[in-house]
Amino acid sequence: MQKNRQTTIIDIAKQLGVSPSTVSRALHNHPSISAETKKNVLALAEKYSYQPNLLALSLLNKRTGIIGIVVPEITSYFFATVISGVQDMVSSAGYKLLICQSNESFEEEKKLLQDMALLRVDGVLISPTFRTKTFDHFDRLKSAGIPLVIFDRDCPHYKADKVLVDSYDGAYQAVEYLIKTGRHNIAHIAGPIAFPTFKQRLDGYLNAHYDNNIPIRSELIVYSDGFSSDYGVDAFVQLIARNKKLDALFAVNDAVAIGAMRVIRENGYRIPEDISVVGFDDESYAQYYFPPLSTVWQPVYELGMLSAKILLDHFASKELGERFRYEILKPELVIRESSISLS
Amino acid sequence: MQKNRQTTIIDIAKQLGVSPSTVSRALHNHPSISAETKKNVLALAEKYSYQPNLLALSLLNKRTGIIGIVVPEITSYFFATVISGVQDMVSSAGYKLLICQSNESFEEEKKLLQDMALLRVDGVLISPTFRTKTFDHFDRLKSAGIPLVIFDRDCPHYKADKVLVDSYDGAYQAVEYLIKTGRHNIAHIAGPIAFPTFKQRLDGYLNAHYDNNIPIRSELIVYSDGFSSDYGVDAFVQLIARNKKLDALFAVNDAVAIGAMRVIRENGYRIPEDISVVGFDDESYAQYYFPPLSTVWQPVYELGMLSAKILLDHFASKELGERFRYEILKPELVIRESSISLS
DNA sequence: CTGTTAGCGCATTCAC
DNA sequence: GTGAATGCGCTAACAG
Repeated sequence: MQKNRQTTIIDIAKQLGVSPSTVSRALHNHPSISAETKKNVLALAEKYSYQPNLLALSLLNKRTGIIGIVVPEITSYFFATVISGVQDMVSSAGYKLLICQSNESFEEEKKLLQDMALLRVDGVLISPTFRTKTFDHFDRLKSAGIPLVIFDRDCPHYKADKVLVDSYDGAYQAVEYLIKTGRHNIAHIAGPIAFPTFKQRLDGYLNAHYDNNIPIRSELIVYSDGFSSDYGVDAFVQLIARNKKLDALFAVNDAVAIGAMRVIRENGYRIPEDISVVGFDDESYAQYYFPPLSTVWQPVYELGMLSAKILLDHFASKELGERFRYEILKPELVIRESSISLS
Repeated sequence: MQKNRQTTIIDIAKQLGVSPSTVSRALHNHPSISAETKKNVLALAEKYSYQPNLLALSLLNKRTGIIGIVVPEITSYFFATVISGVQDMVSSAGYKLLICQSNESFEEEKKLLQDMALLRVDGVLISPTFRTKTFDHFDRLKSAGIPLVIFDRDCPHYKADKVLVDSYDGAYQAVEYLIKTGRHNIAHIAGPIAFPTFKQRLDGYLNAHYDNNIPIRSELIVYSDGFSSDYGVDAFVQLIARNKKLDALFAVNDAVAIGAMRVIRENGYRIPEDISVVGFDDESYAQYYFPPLSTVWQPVYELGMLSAKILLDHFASKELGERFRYEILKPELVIRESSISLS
């Protein structure tokens, strides 16, 4: 492409026969500047559609005005909505947002954080991959003076600002609801439990049983290696094969739920009469599914806003203090027609 | 946060009592450099985990190694997958990807492109909002020497590199298939037709009728103002109210299709026996819907890869020539159980 | 009111 | 082999 040098402050300085600093001042409404020169400068700037070079500014100011966000994937309603919340918050504060996805790859996550450090972003929001077990790459950011906020996915033994959703509570609500509606043989398709969020959902499932004096039957629990619809299919095929009595399903998320529901139907069970189903996430399609899917809604947009807010607070306070914020948001059970009382 | 100056090339130069240039050379495998000093430099660099400052480099080289992509929204399977394709392509070429969403807002789109220009990204991929009717903001990028590739959404009268999917063909295939299966009263829920892609889908619907000698009944066409599931609900409610004979539905996309299907069912029609339904996009949930949704699959990942490739070619050729690339990818009809032959 | 100087971090001349 | 000088685009401190 042609050497399309953008017009710089120097170009217009030369043309006006003044110094670059004068131009700079004119452009910034500096108090001491003659109306005359200011007018001339602005005119030329307009004419050449002058754009300040952010790189030069960033180099000078040691801040880029960019906030980075790393999510495992952007396809899900969950993360996409978090991003919306973050974007609204940071852009209202004049920051730009650099969105990246790790695809659940630890290596990619490290690389992305590395890139962000090189780019000198002002701060980072991250939802780690579920394979992330070491945190050197987080520490490296911090020691470079770049504040970090972890959201949605907890890193139990790592100290940092965190904004999480209480998955345990959501699962507990869902399962207790199933119990109260007379379902006592509730299957659970768990996600990879190495992953704290999924572990918490499992725990919610277990404790809801315990607290309501319903015996837990381990043969009703399937541990999946993933959490897309395919895994839901496989998991429910396993459940069928076990040939146990079963009148409800609590799936680790909606994607898994719809996969399982296909198998449920293919095996001649009715939803919700024979098997009540509850998912998790309230994906955009959940309410339009047939039958509309009961699920657990999470305050996702708020999650994004709050995470971003905490990061912005860091910039204001200038202190990377030892006190870490730890915020837990509450999810809500949404009852639709995929579940129904037995009575 | 503490003044955490990152270690620079100068710091380690001082400490070794050599000049910055020597350090720079050592770090870059420069031929003429003693093994001794090189070793020392590398050791210190390691010790302080030296990171080159990308901003300084970018300022120097007039290239940032960042490619920007602007999409209307990132929640849909479509754009999320495009992004994956783009990401894989550009990162294999050593570029970083700056992802932004315009939320279908023209103002936001302008602002984002402006930001990218200021940041001096090396190139931009964009799928314009459907409200984008003027292209000054595109031209501004080009005149700043930043190449631009438009994907998925056409801007009919604007000259630029473009990578599109043949929506007309996809729609035509879908509707012709419905006709061949004996459906002659096919409704269409159209998206906002100001939007070329949706207009093309409508045209495909119309011409498939024409070519197969099926009369077009305008009362079977609903023009929606949007293309989320909600609009599908509203649109089909309208169709019902019109009380016309109808044995199939071709929806502008899957989201609209599942909204409509809920209404279809609520009104006592069976899918596919009474009404065959075909969507568009092959969203991740389409195959798990009940009944599994017939739809039009698009080579989305390839779309992303190809768009990115074209942009990368620009960098290689150094010519912002007058010849524009224009690539059209073909979609494929995917038949599932939401549609069936009448016979 | 305006020009000069310096420096952000780095790579690349050109000298030695 | 290595150092000194230069400049990418810009702003701020210091002189007038």
